[in-house]
Amino acid sequence: MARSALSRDEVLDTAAALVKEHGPAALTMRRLAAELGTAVTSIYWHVGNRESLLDALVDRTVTDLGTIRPRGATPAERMVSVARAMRRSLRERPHLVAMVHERGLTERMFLPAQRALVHEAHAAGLRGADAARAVRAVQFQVVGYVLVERNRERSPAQSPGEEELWREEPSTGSDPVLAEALAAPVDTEALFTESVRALVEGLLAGARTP
Amino acid sequence: MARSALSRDEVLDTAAALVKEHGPAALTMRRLAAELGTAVTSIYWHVGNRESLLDALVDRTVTDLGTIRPRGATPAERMVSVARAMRRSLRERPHLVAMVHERGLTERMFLPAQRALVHEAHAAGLRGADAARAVRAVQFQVVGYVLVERNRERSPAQSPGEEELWREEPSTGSDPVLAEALAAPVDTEALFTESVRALVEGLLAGARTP
DNA sequence: ACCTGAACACCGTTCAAGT
DNA sequence: ACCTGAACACCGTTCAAGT
Repeated sequence: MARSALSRDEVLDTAAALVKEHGPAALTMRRLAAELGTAVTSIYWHVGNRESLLDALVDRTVTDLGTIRPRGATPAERMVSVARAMRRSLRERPHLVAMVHERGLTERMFLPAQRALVHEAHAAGLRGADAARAVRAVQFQVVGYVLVERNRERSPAQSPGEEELWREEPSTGSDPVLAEALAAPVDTEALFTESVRALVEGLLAGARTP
Repeated sequence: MARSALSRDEVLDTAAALVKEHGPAALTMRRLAAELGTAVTSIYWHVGNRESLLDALVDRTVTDLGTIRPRGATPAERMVSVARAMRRSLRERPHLVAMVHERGLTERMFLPAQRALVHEAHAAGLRGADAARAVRAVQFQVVGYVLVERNRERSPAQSPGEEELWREEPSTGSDPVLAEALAAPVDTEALFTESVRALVEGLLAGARTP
């Protein structure tokens, strides 16, 4: 009757799968036990309690996001590629990343990317405090962007939506093109790339004209 | 024995106070009932269930943040002042704003600020799609920033911290000033103002040299 | 119209007892 | 060393019954 030996890794794997598929709320100790075919209390022996189980999942995610391969011919291109890779990785694991955010470990998760950015900032000729400011500006930009995007995507269908709100906005009566533009949905992918490119160029411009 | 008539507003007030003081996790139906001096089930008559109670609290917060007074002599200054006011309002009600975020209503909450930004963009001479891009860029910047800041602040004391990590980072061996700058804590207040100012100037520059 | 207690189906966690 | 069921103290919610 007894199933084969339970291991900490098996617990973590099953828990991660549960979170990836159904979100963190679906990860109850009882459901996890059912999925594993063990008693609820066995889980406690392997991972302590629910809180440290979540900690372990978050740790895994943080290490998973540690692989960064900058691409491109110039330092600027490579910095943009790092930013885009960071954004992509984050968006692939929404639930797990949300848990990383909740635990305030976003910074830690970005350390490898930060290192890559330092390397490219140096290659572009930035030094000292200027290089530090550039690295942090890009990091804040990316993290902030992803958080905003997640936010927007989780937003339920709203009534009235942005569209209706801006269609009959009196303050834009003299500028129908503006009203139209604000009523249209945001292309966040394009806006992200544009913003990062502009930011990086702005930051690197300092290196050429000190 | 029976207390004076319970009202929906009283329920919301007490719930809001509970969230402001002890965070959303402290808002259980039983604790709220105890605070109000009623039976748990009475609350259900007034607000439906816990979910719609939270919805109502979030609605309140969204309207509370609707007051925006731009200050400054130039459109650029006034746009920066709007951004700073948005940030301040958000940071004054961390728990309630977090609930707004969770419900994906951040955009809605920013509509009044968006209107103010549209006004100033117009005053600065921006029109049509350029104005829309400027408004959205500022909005994304502010929201993203506040989210990142909250994230950083909730982060528990980490070991090793950023400081230790960058002190002995080999990649910065040739640039001790950079290592020093990255090891130092970020002055997010200053970085915010600098970033917004630079962004706004960059966006308005387009109006003068089309 | 408003309030109530009892009951239901869930939680996470502890613990003494098994092997 | 590992697993178990029973029990505890919590949840949110429903509902029939009161006034």
